Amino acid sequence: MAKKKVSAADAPACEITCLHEDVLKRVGHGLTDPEVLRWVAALFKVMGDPSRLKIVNALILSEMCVCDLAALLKMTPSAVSHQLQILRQSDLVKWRRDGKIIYYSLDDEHVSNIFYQGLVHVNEKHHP
Amino acid sequence: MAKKKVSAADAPACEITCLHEDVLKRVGHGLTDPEVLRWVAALFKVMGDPSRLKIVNALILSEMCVCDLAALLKMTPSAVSHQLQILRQSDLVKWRRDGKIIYYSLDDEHVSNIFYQGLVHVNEKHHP
DNA sequence: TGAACATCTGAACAACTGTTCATATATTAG
DNA sequence: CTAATATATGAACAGTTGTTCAGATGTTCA
Repeated sequence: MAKKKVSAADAPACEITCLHEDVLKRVGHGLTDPEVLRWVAALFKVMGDPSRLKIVNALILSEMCVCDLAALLKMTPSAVSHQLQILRQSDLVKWRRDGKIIYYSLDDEHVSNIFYQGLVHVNEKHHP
Repeated sequence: MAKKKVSAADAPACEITCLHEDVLKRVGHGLTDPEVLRWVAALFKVMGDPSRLKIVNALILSEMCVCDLAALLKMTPSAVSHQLQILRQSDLVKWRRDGKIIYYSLDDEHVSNIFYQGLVHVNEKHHP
């Protein structure tokens, strides 16, 4: 996202004349609450980065420490740690400490559900 | 995403000594194909922008033209058109022309499935 | 045809993103 | 305590993103 000038709330629609008023009235009431929608977008955004999705993919299969993930995914431990922080802040992963090692795992099964839904979509789109 | 130096393929894992070899072996074979995973990440990325998700949310309820979407979502028609182009390129929406007006709608029910999965996750996370 | 409208497109810009590097913190072993 | 290891964190940088603006297509109708 980028700018956010004053125009957003008033000007943009003022020249539009091809509206379907009936549709707008009906749909307007069915829209998801804007704040909830921002949360959903944030969730997809987090899962929309290849590195993070690789981490999610790995954690679906087993809990793992940062070093395991780094070795498995060919990333630096620092990069993994940064992405895990984002996954942590979004409540997508949880962790437990065992001595020096911190084990990460998925926070709930919704995450893997969403992952598999995306997988099904892609498989059906990109297969004959 | 950003840089992509030479280090990614060789160096990062060379100093790591805390590996759980058994886990890596087992999980390594269960990982989703990297190319498929990139497609899935791209799908989530497209749905991870608030403006685009608002458009998806609206199109779940009814097909609409650019002007309808612009008025409903308080965006300029140009901004809507740019985002629709991205949704089109990702095969998330389809369109039909009727005279001057182009009507957009969701390309298949996977998109709404994914949307609702995200919604369920957020509702259960952010509710008491 | 030419005016009017709906939509698309390209350039430009600020805001944001993911990685790297260097360094800090935390935990254990000796 | 100190050394060693595992992870976290902050700054910096290049690449990317979404919007706006101006203008280009395409379509209809008089």
